[in-house]
Amino acid sequence: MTLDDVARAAGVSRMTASYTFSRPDRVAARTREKVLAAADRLGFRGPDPSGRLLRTGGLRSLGLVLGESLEYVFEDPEAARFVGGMARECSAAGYGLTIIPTTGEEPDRAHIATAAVDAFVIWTTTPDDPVLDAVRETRRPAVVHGGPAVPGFALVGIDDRAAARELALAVWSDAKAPAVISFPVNRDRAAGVVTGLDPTHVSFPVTRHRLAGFHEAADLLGLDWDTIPVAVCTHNDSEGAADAAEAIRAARPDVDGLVAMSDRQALAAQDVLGPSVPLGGFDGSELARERGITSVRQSLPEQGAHAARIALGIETGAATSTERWTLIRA
Amino acid sequence: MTLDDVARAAGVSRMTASYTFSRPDRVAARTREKVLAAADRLGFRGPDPSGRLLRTGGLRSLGLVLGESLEYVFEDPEAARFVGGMARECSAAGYGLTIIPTTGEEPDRAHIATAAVDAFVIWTTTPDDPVLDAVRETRRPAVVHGGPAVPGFALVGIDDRAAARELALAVWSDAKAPAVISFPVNRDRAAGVVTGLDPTHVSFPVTRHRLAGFHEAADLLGLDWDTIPVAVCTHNDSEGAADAAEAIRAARPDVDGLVAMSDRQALAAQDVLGPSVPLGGFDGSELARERGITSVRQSLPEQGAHAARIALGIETGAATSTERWTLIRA
DNA sequence: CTGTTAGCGCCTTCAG
DNA sequence: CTGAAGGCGCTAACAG
Repeated sequence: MTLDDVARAAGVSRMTASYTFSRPDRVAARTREKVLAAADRLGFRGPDPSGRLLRTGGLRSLGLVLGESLEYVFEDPEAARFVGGMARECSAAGYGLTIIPTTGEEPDRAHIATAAVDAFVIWTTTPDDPVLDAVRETRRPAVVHGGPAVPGFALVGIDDRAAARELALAVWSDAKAPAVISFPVNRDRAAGVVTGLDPTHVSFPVTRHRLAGFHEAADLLGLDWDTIPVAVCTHNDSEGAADAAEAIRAARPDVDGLVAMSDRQALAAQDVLGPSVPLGGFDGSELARERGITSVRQSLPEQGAHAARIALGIETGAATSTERWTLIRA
Repeated sequence: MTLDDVARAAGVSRMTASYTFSRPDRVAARTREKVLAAADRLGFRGPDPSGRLLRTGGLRSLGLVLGESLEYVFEDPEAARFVGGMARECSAAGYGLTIIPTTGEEPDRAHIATAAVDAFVIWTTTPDDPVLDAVRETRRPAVVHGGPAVPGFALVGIDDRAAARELALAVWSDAKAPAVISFPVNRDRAAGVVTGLDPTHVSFPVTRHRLAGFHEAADLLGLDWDTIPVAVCTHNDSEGAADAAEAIRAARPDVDGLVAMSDRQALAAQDVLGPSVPLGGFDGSELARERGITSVRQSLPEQGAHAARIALGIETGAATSTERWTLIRA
């Protein structure tokens, strides 16, 4: 079912059929109708985009690789806003934004290899994620958001370690019983409370850097990191954070300073622990500010737009995190 | 810069160069290295996907058309969850999900016409949106979410009119001074309070159906629709809804029953009007339930997945809204 | 206004 | 293990 078939059935040349679809004004009305009638009769669905793509050159689309957590990315409003920032920039440049299908299974490699995109943006993942190799093998430009830092790929994101350190310094300034609510520390996404967690063993880079920052703050404040309970959640959602806050309270009823990894988590923890416990989060949401939660403000839409611009070649990227952040004090 | 150039530079045939990238094990290690070295030297970025696409057939990607509101879709968590549902289904089928660049300007038509996708899903828009024509002209399958109903396109969404009617019947059951907070009524997105709004003149289908449902409820309850203030917002966000609630209070200080078009709006209105005013919203969020807000529960992720399945041809679609919804009473 | 020619870059098939 | 031939479906450029 090609343009050739339609042309033959309509008794015109292939080019006339082609123009009927791509430049209708270049074809006489009568001829056009003949062609369209033939197309209808044959059930022709219009010119095949891949033929056109090859001929005209250029895919004009950016690929977004979401790794195994695809199903959760769109549940996290901040992540969705990152995608929105990318989409806006892509549209402005006339590019599409293609979300590459990934499921954590083997076919992921093939999907990345055959993706019809000019460049990739990779959402925060672990250094051992096979999609990183798959993207590298395409030899196309790639930008990683959050981490890990990969040689040859640009990196977009804030300095999470410094931000986390400043956050914890502010929230824990008077604390005797500090605590942490954390994103998952590895791809198993197991939940639970631990102490003495070594940040260097955490596989998600953003989480690793934030924990390292918290650790630094503890050292600077003379607090013993090894006694600070870290409640690990499976995902960035309110339910998990509420459970984590309960667990923290069980482990440390006198908790008087809690840093979390998102405002969502901090807000959920406040519902459990009450408004008197100093809290810290990430993302600088309005709601957190209203509720007296200290927060690291960053703009995910801006970061998404920046990642897209680098991937599109509009801007050149760096190998280190350079986005702006500010601490919004309660 | 093609495979041919690389092959020539490496002193091998084009196919050997091709296999070096697509099936490395089919090529002797020495030869492979020669080819890769040549590729590096020439700055070859790997096989061009469009050539492969044409040869192997099939784009395996679904197009999502977001119309002029692209920049806001990802700010609306429910909309983002719809996209997440689509993405999940696409991944399961090994399809990509391509967000088509749209800006509300003329090039939109061209982008849709040349999009490298097998089918389209269109996010709620107005019947006069030119993207609908552009999609029809591609002669590829299309599914519309929310509305408008378009001949030849499948429609996914709930029966908004019935849902809105039941919502207003519940919220307004004892009301003497009812009010409405609405999404924008046309593409100008002007804000303000109006009375006697004729739903049939509202261009966004979802909003039109919901207003019609509210109107019906008023009639059934013996309330005079023409005296009910409708505060129109520019977007589905908390700030606009808070302003709308202020405006409602100014127009109708004794307001004792307010239906909104999302839980976000209802929650923001509650912050303004206090917890004693019966409120209604849409989406069935946990937070709304906790705060005693009646809500129409629907699953946007499920609807996104359903739209994707229809577009992918896994399921056949209907021309009318058939998704489930339930009223969650305060 | 319509037809002809000549590939776009790649991979499948079949020989060597 | 490597090479040669052919064509996927389409459109730019040039004739007529």
